[in-house]
Amino acid sequence: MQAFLSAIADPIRLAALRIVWDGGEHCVCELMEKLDATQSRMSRHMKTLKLAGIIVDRRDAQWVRYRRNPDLAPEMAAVIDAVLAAESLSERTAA
Amino acid sequence: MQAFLSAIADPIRLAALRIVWDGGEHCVCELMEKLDATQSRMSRHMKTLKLAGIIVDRRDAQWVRYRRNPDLAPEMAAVIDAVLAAESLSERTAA
DNA sequence: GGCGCATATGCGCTTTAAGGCATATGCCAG
DNA sequence: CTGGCATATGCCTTAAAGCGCATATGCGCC
Repeated sequence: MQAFLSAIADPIRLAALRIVWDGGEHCVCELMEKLDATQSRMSRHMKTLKLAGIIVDRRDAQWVRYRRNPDLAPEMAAVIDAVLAAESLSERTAA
Repeated sequence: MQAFLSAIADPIRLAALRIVWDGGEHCVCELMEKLDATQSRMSRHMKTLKLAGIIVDRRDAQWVRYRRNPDLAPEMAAVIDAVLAAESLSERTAA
């Protein structure tokens, strides 16, 4: 649980998670562009999420496609859903 | 959101949160005993939770009573509920 | 006012996370 | 098999977190 929460408790990782949470596949190049991060930085952060069991990856030619882990425990997914929902709400309230 | 998640992403703080989440008031002495932590350690962790807006404190004679922040945004409370539920479930599954 | 309990905090130390840079690896095209 | 793109990783430095110890503060009791 601690590793899981630590993985989420980072601005870039959470932003990446929001993108990946659409259910689709996303390569590192796409994420680093959208999140304005360097390549090594983005790669490492995705590794952290992967080690936490939150996402999985797949080789596809010269790309690596990341997507949410379909086998993630539902309670864990519920936590992420709650976090993303809360973040969206806070932003809207603050704006 | 990051400060909020970071505050939760710690074993002792999460354990303290679980205790405090019963809605009652709890002094540092009680928490340090239940969680087997030194006084300064416990005090600092509670300060972290307080700064994150998750709990509030109240002077009561020589004690300081901590309790969950009644003004915590419902979405944030929902996140904590989800985390505590997930943790309970994982423990039960693992055992 | 002095003592004792409960809590907070300054200081120093140790550990860990993060990021940039350079380089290695995997894969495709030609 | 060579070159180029996408990604991962080793190395190093810096920043931050956590902790213990000692001490300060707040409060009640006598």
